[in-house]
Amino acid sequence: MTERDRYHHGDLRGALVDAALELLEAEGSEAVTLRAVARAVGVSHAAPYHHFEDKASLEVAMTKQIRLDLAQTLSTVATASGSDSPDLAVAYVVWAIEHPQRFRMLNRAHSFVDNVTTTPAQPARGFAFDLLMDSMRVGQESGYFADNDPQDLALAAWAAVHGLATLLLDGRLTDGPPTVSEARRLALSVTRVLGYGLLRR
Amino acid sequence: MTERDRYHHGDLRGALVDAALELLEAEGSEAVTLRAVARAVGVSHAAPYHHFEDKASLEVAMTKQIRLDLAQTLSTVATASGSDSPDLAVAYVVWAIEHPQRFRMLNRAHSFVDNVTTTPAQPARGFAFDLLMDSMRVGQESGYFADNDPQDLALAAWAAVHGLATLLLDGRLTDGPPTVSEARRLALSVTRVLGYGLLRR
DNA sequence: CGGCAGATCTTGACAGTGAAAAGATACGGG
DNA sequence: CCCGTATCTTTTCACTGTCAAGATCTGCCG
Repeated sequence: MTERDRYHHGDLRGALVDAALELLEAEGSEAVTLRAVARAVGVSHAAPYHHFEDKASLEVAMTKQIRLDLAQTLSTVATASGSDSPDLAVAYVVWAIEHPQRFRMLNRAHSFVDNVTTTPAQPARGFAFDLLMDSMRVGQESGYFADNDPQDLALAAWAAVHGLATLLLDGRLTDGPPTVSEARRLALSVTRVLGYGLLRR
Repeated sequence: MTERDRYHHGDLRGALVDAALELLEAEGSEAVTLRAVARAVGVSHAAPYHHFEDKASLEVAMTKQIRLDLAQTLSTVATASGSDSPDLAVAYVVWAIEHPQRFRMLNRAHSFVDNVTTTPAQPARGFAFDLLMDSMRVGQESGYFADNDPQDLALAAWAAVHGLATLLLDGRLTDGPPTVSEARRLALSVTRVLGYGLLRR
């Protein structure tokens, strides 16, 4: 709670999460080992166990932080661009390309989700889906979008964009590692097809 | 090469890959450890190193086998249904739900792809994309599909379907583990939206 | 101001993992 | 028949997640 790093105490837990995220970005998910994280913070290898029950528990904390970052990026884009523009879709794909490890971590969430118990009432679709559905509703009221169930529209859009991002990150669309400009181009192509539809009109 | 399991020799490598795949299906990817696989085959823990350079090398072999299985499933569906039907898309999603571990393995391929060097000329899009593009071309000639670049159409379709499958498997669309019928329903919904397009006509 | 209870951190240990090195064994070609 | 070589085993090492027990510091109550 205190602001400055206190000497012996300080805000471990927070420091651990930060170090873990840096390690992830710098050396990939394999390098994110409990001991390496502890080492990076300068603390003994068992210290993390007083703040996280598990390694999985640390990963859950990392995931929450990442989800927050993505949500913030997307929400600024969403408020700054019209609901009929492909900006949101492009921003999603570009963010994935620019933060590959973070994005992958989000998608591996299922593997350490014994504790995560999201409110059982509604599924954990997360922020992206909500933004999309709002966008769809607004677009419908403005006469842009077809008047299907906005949930169906949002799901199709999210699936397409999310699929494109994962395919790019898995290197299944490009020879080398995907670049941001390629990602932008493909995202625009996909959103165009998605907008007008596959079928001849 | 010999057919029957020979006593001392026999077709290890093949047996290791099979055992690894069974372990994967039965206990998840965490359980697929080199030693556990060796144990399952009844051989010492270092024996695999005479057939696979690495653990990653074993995983590459597993991936190839899985890719083959999926390709076979999809190709039978492709030949049995018209190019304008959503069968291929549904089959892709349903296969993913029915073989979650295998499907995830396919998508983790990037993590053990130092050796995989697909022919550098064309990206490793794999079989699904080729099937889709053929389907698109045929559909165009029959007057079903819009006459964009079929590659753009196929990419959008693949991205949507692949995205839906991964979202389902990550539990981001349903409360519990996704069922086949849910998967089928959502796949049909997504393909319908994809067909007619998001925008009002 | 003194000391104590509890949170926080360290030390040391254990089983399991991937990997390498070196020794044993059996197969097949000369 | 016999030996080279591929195949398999044994042993060993560094590293991992996890736990138990000890050490140290903090804040609080008197």
